[in-house]
Amino acid sequence: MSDQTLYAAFAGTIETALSALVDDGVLPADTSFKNVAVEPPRDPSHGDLATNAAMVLAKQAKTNPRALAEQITAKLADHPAITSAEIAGPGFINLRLDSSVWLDELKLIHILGDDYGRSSMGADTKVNVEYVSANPTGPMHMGHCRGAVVGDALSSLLEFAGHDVVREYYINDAGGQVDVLARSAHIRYREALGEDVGEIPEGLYPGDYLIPVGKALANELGDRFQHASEEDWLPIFRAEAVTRMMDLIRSDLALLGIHHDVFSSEAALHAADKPDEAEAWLREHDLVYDGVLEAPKGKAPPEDWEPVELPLFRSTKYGDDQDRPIKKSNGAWTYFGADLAYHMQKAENADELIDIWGADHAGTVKRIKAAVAALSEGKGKPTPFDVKLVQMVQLMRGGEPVKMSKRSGNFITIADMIEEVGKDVVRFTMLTRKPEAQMDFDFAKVVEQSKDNPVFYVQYAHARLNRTVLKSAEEGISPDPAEIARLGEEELALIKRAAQFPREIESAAKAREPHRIAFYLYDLASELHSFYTMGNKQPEKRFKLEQDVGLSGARLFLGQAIGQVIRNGLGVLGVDAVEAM
RNA sequence: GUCCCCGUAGCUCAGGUGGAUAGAGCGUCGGAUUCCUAAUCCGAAGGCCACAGGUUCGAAUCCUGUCGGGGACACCA
Repeated sequence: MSDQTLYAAFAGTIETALSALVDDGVLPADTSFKNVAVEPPRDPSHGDLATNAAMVLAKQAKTNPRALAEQITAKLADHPAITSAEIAGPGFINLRLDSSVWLDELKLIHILGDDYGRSSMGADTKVNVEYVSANPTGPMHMGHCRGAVVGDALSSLLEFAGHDVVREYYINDAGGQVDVLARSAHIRYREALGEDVGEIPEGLYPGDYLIPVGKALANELGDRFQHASEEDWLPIFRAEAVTRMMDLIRSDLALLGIHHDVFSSEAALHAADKPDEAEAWLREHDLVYDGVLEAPKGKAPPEDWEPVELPLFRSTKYGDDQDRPIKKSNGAWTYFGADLAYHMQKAENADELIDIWGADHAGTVKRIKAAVAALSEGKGKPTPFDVKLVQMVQLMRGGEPVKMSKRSGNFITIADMIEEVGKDVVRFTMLTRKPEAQMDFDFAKVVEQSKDNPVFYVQYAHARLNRTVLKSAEEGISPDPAEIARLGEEELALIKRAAQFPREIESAAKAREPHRIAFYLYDLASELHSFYTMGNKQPEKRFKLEQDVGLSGARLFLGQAIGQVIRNGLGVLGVDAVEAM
């Protein structure tokens, strides 16, 4: 379908004209059309479409842009859908399209319905998006929120653009922090058995969320591990606690409307010897060797730092600053060693990989990209791999930063947040700025000024349209395309804006930037509100016109289409399109 | 010291992989409600796109450097 969107179709028209000029000898036979763009001009008064073709190709044609533009417009003159082709500025060609083009698009929105904007751009491409992947040691807090929303919206966006998307969560259930979790759970377990455990010791997780876990373990296991030695209960408590934490995380994610397809366990990866396989292969190809790391620079080396020989991955060969150890001196795998094997596993099951990470992991991007490049190239299947870094969110309340620390158990959970402001506000807000820019999230502001929140602005547009159609139905007027030819300039402007939705989807998917959809929806809603309000002063501009059922039907038909596009867009963002407010 | 991200209106942020005169919201000022929902709309004021070079027909956008803000520089996860 991607080659059938309206804008793409006219790009084809332009290209045909250019090819004709090649045949005429105006343009050399080897002319590259690569940089030729056909897009709606920024300023709508310039027309419906603009192309830079003359400016881009003038040099190759050995002429000046405006002269070449003359030749191009001549070729376009007799196209039935093009009503005018003007040359402007340094050599832009501005095209105006016959209104039938837009009215056809309006009907198309109705025909395609929920599928309007869907693209086949990503057909045959299986993309694995790994996001959230929070450590299974507690509930989701606000630090996880942005990455979760961005990853989920990106997944939906890619899906809508025709990709086969796998949403994956990597469970870090093999490191030291899950042992800490197990010990913390054990304390709560003893507490549940009636022991007075006092303060939770330094270094363990003090949060109340482990109390029910302790109780459940006490119920399940009785007191047989109450005084047992740690080596006896640790594996059991670890597994039990991780399972329960993952249940907690899954339910927190569900509150945000997020559901993963695959949960991959790091422990299972180890159990399956995947890191060993990866190491063997890398050693074979001289990409892992035994070497000694330099002391860390820029700050005082750790007290216990000493040079040790470790198996190192040659990530410098792929642009990293330093080779990276895949095993520790005690023989255990490093996080990276396992992660490398994990990415290899993902690459075996997908054509493209995307990771959504917090910016605090920026330092490890190069090594994992190096690893994927090394492994996938070596296996003869270079896998495109993108790491999207999501910047920190500075939580504020009334202009003051909110201090959060896991240590004290004092942090704002996603569940708290959603209870206070709602899923739609959280999601939309996280998507109204580009992810790589830092952001302040003022709790008080979002709550108090919720009326000014953009999400309501967009939802209100949808609700308004919905109510208007219902209200009109009471008068016996229903949406009807019969007289859409009577729609005027303002209505056509609305259709033109709506008609950009498929382009927005494709370019946002290509750039992997779901926030663009949020901004587009805001603009569309703005145009709708503006038109709607005209009806206040000029009753003949209303949707509901008792005295002109034909025009009214046409406007309602348009209104429904705008509502459809808003619904489709909000669907991609995972925000509800409400029927009434 | 090295690496990554950011720097656009008083504030919060867009700016479609180089295009035409730089855009919204909030805030400020001035207007609109006998109406399909005013959770809306219309208008005004507000800019050296951090700074300096470079690339080309053309730069907020790409390159280099400087300054400023944030983050990262373990055998952690």
